[in-house]
Amino acid sequence: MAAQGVSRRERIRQTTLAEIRAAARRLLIEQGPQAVTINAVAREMGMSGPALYHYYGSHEELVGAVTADFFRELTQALESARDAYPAGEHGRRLLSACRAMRQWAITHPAEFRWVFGSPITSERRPGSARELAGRDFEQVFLEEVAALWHSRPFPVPAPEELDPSIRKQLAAYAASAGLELPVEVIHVFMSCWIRLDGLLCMEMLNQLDFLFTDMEPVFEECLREIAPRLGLAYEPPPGGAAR
Amino acid sequence: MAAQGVSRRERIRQTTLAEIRAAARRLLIEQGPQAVTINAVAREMGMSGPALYHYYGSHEELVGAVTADFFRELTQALESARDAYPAGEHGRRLLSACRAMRQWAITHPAEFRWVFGSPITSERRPGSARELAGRDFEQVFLEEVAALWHSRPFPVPAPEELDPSIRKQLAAYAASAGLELPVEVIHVFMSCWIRLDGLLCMEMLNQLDFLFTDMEPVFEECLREIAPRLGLAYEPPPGGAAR
DNA sequence: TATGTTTCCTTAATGCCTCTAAGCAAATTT
DNA sequence: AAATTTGCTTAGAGGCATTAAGGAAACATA
Repeated sequence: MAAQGVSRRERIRQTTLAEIRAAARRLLIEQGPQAVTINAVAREMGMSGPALYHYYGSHEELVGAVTADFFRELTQALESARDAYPAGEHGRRLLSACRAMRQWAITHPAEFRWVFGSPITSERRPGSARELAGRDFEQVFLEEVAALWHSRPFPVPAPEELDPSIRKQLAAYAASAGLELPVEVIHVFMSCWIRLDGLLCMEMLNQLDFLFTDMEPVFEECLREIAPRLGLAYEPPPGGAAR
Repeated sequence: MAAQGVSRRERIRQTTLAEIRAAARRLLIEQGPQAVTINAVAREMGMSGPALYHYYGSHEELVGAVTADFFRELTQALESARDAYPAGEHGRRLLSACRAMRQWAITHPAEFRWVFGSPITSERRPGSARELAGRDFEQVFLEEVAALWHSRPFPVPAPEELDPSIRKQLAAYAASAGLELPVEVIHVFMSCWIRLDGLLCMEMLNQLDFLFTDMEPVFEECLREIAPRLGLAYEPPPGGAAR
């Protein structure tokens, strides 16, 4: 037995697994998603196609593993951006994470589309790496909004104002996620999240190409609209206009 | 020569073309997008694979033609819903068209995803059937908003309030589309459109499954938020709650 | 150290896919 | 009636996912 109970073989195997995902990513970036085939990845690795099945049981499994990688990377980018501000400044931390999300989308367009642009539910079944990584990702924003609200409650609608069905669904979510947050707070979060992520989805699907060539100010405008709903003062991005 | 200068052959050909697209659609609905292959469609038609190349030059061309079909169908659904109200009632016409869009999405989920869920720009080059059909589609909403504004101007932001970059881009769009509308009006339209379509995009990409099982009230809430921005009174859908 | 097992990889093969090529037969035009 | 166009066929190249069978090296153990 080697140190830490991890055998030499296992270490080599993990390295190979990572190398495979890296090759898949390279193909994705250089030649698009349809180029990420078992055969092409194996070729990239200098091995035969079927050899890859010793590492990932199917094409779909490889795709899922790569997706989980991207999710983790994105989540880490969000967390770094958030942690660039001290723990108490929830507003700044939140805005920073939002901007980091778009920044990651822009600097990794192929990966972003890969992660968010597939309605395919198959690889997203409960328990999969993809599903877990996805939860972590949502968590970042939700946690910060919760912290923000606890530290300085922003105005929320009265429970009676909410649509009963929406209230019920949000309550069910809060219960299943073990959240202590009032439903109205989740509602505000949900509303803001839909605005932000909806915009990014449209940008990613090229739905707004007919209107815009530069989406950066549109995104900032979205933040400017969201901020007051969370009781925040909008602040322009640190580096001036864009990046 | 037959009547109307359309030969018998040409008529048969058009029929076959339509039948091919119908077979493709059937496959899409019953077995998903990946089942829409040249070979499968040909099989469905009772002919050999290569025979289909006499009708559509490539898989991509067939996909584009099917997409254009869907776009036209959706556009027609929007127009019917709009025209269910008299020409003067722009507000009701607009809301009706919005609801029709979601209704079509719900009743034709596979087709909706097919149309909106592909970031692939290749088939969307200028002049393609898909590109033209896409413009018609956007036009429905834009036209109605324009008519609404002309008949009863809603409040718009002052030009100075708009981000200079956004203003410039919207002005460029207005010029290229030959619109007589002030940039501020286009800005309001754009803002509403992003809300509406962004929400539908997220729903389509299953991005909100973790929060909602029934998106209908969420959509209505979105309409309730949009309506006042266009100077409209929100009215619940005619049939009561949903559908 | 010798033996057995596990692991990694190979080639072969099946059956799908897109798409090109060559050719036959019927419909249409001249 | 002859020539052309059109609609289809089969054959085939090359790619894909995946399974099966087997060889060789690394490892564990007696």
